[in-house]
Amino acid sequence: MALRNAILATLLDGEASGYDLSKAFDASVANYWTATPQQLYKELESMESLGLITARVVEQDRKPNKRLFSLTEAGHAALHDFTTQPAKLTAIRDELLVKVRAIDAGDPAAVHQAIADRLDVARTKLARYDAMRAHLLAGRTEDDYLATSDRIGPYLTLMRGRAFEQENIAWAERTLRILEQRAAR
Amino acid sequence: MALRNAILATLLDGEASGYDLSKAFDASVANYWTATPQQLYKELESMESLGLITARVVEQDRKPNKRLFSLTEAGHAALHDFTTQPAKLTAIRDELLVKVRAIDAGDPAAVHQAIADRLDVARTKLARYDAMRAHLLAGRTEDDYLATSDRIGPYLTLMRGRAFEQENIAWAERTLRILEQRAAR
DNA sequence: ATTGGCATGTAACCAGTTACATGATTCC
DNA sequence: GGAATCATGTAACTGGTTACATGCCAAT
Repeated sequence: MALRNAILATLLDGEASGYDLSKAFDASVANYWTATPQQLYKELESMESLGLITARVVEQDRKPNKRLFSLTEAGHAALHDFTTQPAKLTAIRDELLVKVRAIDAGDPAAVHQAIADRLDVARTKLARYDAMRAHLLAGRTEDDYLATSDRIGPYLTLMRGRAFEQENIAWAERTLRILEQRAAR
Repeated sequence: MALRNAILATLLDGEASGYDLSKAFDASVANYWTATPQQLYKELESMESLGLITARVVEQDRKPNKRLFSLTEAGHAALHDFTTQPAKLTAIRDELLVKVRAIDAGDPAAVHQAIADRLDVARTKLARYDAMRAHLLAGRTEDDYLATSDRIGPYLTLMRGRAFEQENIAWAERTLRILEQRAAR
């Protein structure tokens, strides 16, 4: 159900193929939900059979044909209904944090490296988010954008993802410093 | 596997029952992993049969007996090994953000309420984290603690969870303000 | 020649959620 | 008298990951 709603919300941006969606939900760019291509193709089929989305086939030259999905009336209604349902607590689950928690009984150098890797990933994602932000703003100031744009959902979630990566960076930098001081004792 | 490692890391704090662990992994307090009691009892059984943990039964009066689990040598080794394995990207999956993304086609009042609910939860969690932090520091300054404590893993993950809730609060407050301004147009 | 992008899927498996079940004690 | 806490589990289901499969085109 959760993936279904994320797909419906994404299709508000306009029609998309399974492949398009698999890029949007890829863990390296996603800012509100992730999913693998396998999950998506399966879910799209079931959503189509339920009438929540419709597909049209686009023939391309030098590229495989693709099926572009878009929301139906029923899909819109289902999405609207979803926004009125109570949300449950979000579970924090982060393998890196499990490693950090275990650092005192683990391999400090390996955990140090894992944090450094996360720092790299976070910096890359932050740069991507900033590029997406500039693209959404399209030259307008934030205030102007928020006051005039007909859609603000994508901007608001992007800002949450951005803050998350900024926090990752700040935490990782500080944690690496602490570990280095301890290692130098 | 992931839950298994989280349990091993938690048992570094000392022996615990399934019930104790179910409280530690409850979504309302967890700062690095969450799990339900059902998951835990099942996983603990399998970990015991693999020799990663051992149980001792403690008889209590006016309370049911309990089984306290602790790490074995093999469990310690498995945890150490885990810290050396490459970590994969953490998936962002947040139902609230799906709602926010869909707000332009959804029920704005309901989404507003959902964000306000999240804000409450985040404030509660932050207060809890601060209490845990004070408990860990036990009167010492942070610098003193980091320099002298034999374990720092729990403190470092707690600080990440704390930053996460602070970001939740800042984002939610700002987002509510934006939505209210739009509603007042 | 090989890697990477475009485009779509099947199958087997593993992890997580929800519902159900039991029973004593303590607190309001 | 009813809800919350302590303490442990089974069973059915839903959701997510990993491995495997195909085939063309563009770029290095």
